[in-house]
Amino acid sequence: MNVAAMLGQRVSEALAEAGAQDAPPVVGPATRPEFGHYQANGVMGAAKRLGTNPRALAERVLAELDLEGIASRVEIAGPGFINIHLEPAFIAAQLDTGQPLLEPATESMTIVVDYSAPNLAKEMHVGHLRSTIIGDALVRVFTALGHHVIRQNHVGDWGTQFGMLIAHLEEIGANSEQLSDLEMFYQAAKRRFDDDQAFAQRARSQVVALQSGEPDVRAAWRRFIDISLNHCETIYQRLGVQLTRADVRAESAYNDDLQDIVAQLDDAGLLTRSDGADCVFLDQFTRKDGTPLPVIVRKSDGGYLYATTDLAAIRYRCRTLHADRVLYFVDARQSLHFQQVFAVAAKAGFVTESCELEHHPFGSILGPDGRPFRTRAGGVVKLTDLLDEARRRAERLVRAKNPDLPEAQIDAIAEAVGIGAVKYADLSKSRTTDYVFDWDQMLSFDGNTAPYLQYAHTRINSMFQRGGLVLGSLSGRMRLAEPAEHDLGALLIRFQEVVDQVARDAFPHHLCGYLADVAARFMQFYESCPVLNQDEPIRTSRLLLSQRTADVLKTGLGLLGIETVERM
RNA sequence: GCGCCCGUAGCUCAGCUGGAUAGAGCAUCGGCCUUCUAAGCCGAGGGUUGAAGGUUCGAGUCCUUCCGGGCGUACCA
Repeated sequence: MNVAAMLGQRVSEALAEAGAQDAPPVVGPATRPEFGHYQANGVMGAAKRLGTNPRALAERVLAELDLEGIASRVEIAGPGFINIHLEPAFIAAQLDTGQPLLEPATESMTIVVDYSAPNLAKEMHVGHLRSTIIGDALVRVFTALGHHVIRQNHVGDWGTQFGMLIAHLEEIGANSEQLSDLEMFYQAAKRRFDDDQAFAQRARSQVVALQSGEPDVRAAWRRFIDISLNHCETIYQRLGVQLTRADVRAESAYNDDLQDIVAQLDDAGLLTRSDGADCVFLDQFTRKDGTPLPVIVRKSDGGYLYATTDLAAIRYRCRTLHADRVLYFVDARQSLHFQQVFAVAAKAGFVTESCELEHHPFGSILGPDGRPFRTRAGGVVKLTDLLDEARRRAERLVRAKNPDLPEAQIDAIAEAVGIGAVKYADLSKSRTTDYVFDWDQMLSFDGNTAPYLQYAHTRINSMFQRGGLVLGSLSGRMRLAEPAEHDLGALLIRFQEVVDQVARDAFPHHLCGYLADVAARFMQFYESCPVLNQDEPIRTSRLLLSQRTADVLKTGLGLLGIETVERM
């Protein structure tokens, strides 16, 4: 149950009874323990609008507020805060094994998530990490809340780079071995393109041949796409990302729509010819001096641009897929592009009334020097190499910390810990800003890191094993007696509320922060409340609390696409 | 020039539609292993929230100006 939402509903009704209709209750977790578990801050805002005394209004709200069986104490504090202390039995009841961790959303929506979208001309590199990981986490969150999720991997499979690749392939007659390192092949082709005018010319004519459907050129192009997609799939599997070929809807899939998109823009009277290019000028995108800012949808040479493709994709997602929400997890540098494209799409009627288009931008990954993250040689960091290194470092740490681990398990543990650390490091930072990629921090096993959370889970797991019990097999209701038990329980009931919030604002770092709190709160409980050597009913009650904690940690990490392990 | 994002402890980062005494981790210092994994726990110090104004019962959060940084800004994606 979303306890905050439930309390918000009650307070909202009480506010209405007290004369403040439609006043937001502003219920959230209490900022300090002595203020209870939740606090409602909406009274003060409502009183301001009504021009009444906030404490007097709070009194009236309190008189209308019935939290029988939920709260043990509700009080007014300060200028008009309402502090809610939950009944321990109510908290325990929420944690009963019969209570689901997550309830589905009240209305199921069709949600399109656009993420990863690598350029198929090259290998996946560190620049694709954030979109892929964050997008996938949101996919998992939406799915868990019962929404109909449609993944869209809008891969770049069209354009000038492919002419370059094809020309180079033709020139050297490369075998499949040379193609296995697509990055090297791309770099070689790029050098030829930059250094040799005749080659560049051939590359351009290959683009034309590709676009006109020349069979040989098409075949070569398909070969690149195939190799590249295989490579992507390998990465996705290692990352534990739920993208498959079925989710690929490439740029080229919209090729046949582009002409029609431009025609519709023309019909809508939005098209202007400027310097030979077809543009849409919108009033909201002008410079200060009044010069309008164009969205170019067709170049002066007749070629289309990614804005055109994005418009076609919007129409497809709204009109054909019937999306209620479309979320784009794309680099912050494209913010202006999306503002413009969304505005044009709305004006042209590509967007249905009920469809919400959302660009969720993120910052860049920086190296220790604060510059964009590169290899020491200055090249792009390939994801394959990055994940290998994560695994290596994790293995070294795991071996050092726990030499008793069976050799057979080390591989799987190192992979789960290493990959988990990389993903968590990304997901736990506020999405919108740049962040510094730091191996030591993400694998430090301390603080807000994946290993810390995974370790908390293994502690619970090994407690059950030592007690001869299977995690997840216990059922019943617990009693929260000690402060550490109570504090942990009160935090565990917030799981739904946090997941709902992530679904709303697409900031997975809120879930990370919450799970880190849960792990820390559990560690405190673990230190101060012995479990296995206790008499009944305390023993079972504490086991139930631990089991519920494990459930929240495992499910929560699962929503982030991070594995848990039995031992580490 | 204009637009968007950012500036919080020595470092890396939180701070949820404006709320009560701005929080974690690292690093530093001091405690805790005959007891479920010490990869842990407890405690201490550390802040003019870039600067100055403004809005109000209340501002890290909203508005204005300035300083500093990043990124965009007509035919690449």
